[in-house]
Amino acid sequence: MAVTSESTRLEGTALEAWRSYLQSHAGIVRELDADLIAQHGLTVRDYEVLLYLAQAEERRLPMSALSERTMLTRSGITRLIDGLVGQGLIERVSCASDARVSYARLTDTGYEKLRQAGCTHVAGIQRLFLTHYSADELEQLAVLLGRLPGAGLGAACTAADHGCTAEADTLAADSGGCSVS
Amino acid sequence: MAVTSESTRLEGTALEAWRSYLQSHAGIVRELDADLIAQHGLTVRDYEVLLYLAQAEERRLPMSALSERTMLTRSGITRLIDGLVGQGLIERVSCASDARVSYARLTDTGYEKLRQAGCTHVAGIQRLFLTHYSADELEQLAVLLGRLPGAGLGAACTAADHGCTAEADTLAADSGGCSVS
DNA sequence: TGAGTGTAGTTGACAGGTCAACTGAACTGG
DNA sequence: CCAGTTCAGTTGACCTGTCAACTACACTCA
Repeated sequence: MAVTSESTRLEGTALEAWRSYLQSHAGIVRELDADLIAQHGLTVRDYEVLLYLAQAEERRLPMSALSERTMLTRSGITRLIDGLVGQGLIERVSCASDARVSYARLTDTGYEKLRQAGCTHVAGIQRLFLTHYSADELEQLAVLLGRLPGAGLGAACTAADHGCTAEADTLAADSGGCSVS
Repeated sequence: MAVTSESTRLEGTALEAWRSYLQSHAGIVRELDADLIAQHGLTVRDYEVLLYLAQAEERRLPMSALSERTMLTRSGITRLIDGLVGQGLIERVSCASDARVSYARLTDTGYEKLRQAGCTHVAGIQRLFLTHYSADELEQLAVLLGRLPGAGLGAACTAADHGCTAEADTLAADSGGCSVS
């Protein structure tokens, strides 16, 4: 018989909740990523970065801002942006008022790419996450998950920001023709 | 004004739920990993593998079984096991009845390591996840998250399996002395 | 004004994982 | 019984991200 302490023992429902939390996340993120790569050659992180830029003033953000939002290190962001610059989706712009900062700015190509990829990505989130719940249940989930550490930061959200701003509205995917006004 | 389609638009509560889901996961996993590395030199994946082995018959599993459970590729598992073998926590054992399979078997050192790390890990899950909820709420979460694709597989669970089997009971952390009967 | 400190970004070395190609062993049907 | 196929595992090439060290600039205060 094992010695157990009430305070640190995982059992029953707590176990279920935690397992489902971890497992579902692994599965869903993996599939979203696979879809996006297959159809648009973008990773979810790439997408996320393009989206942040699209929502930003003048479609540009300093590297450090991107690093905070994505929860990547500054060097991680440098390399990710290198890749997107290579694809022509982003360009680097230096800052007039502070020579230390360098902006990543979304190009027109990048914006177009984002719009196309948005269709895929939003549809994926619908299919893998949202369709499993009623409006009430989504409300419950939002409340419960919102209590966890890290939730509610400006970070680590992927397609989630669709609809956050007027700018983003133009990106909310119309899965049909993906038309934007 | 943007053109939007009802079926693929993310908004309001759905947005909140999805964001919290993603963000909280990133934050929690990152912190659990940091704790485990700092205190025991193990990643969460390492821990997970040791745990699967501890729960298995004769404390050993074929590589392919580990690869399924962890959601790593077979080559990923080969390399992860290489590392744990190097630390003396696991040893490779060939299979008598099928020369293709090679078992990973937990050593006594590995078992001891797992017991120690379990204290840290379970305490972390308590602190970062469980304490934010009542029993009822955990039940709700288990039900809701259990519906998502991937939940309920035998995969991607980390400390979660504490308590799944009699074997695992001996690993359920007593955060005090970590004593085991 | 200029020394010291803090901040933004990049770079080299490396860790951890994937994919594709391979080896060797085990089933299967003429 | 042996040719073809499938399966388990490893390996090489590569990708993505981290950490630590570094550059270059900006702020502060005597």
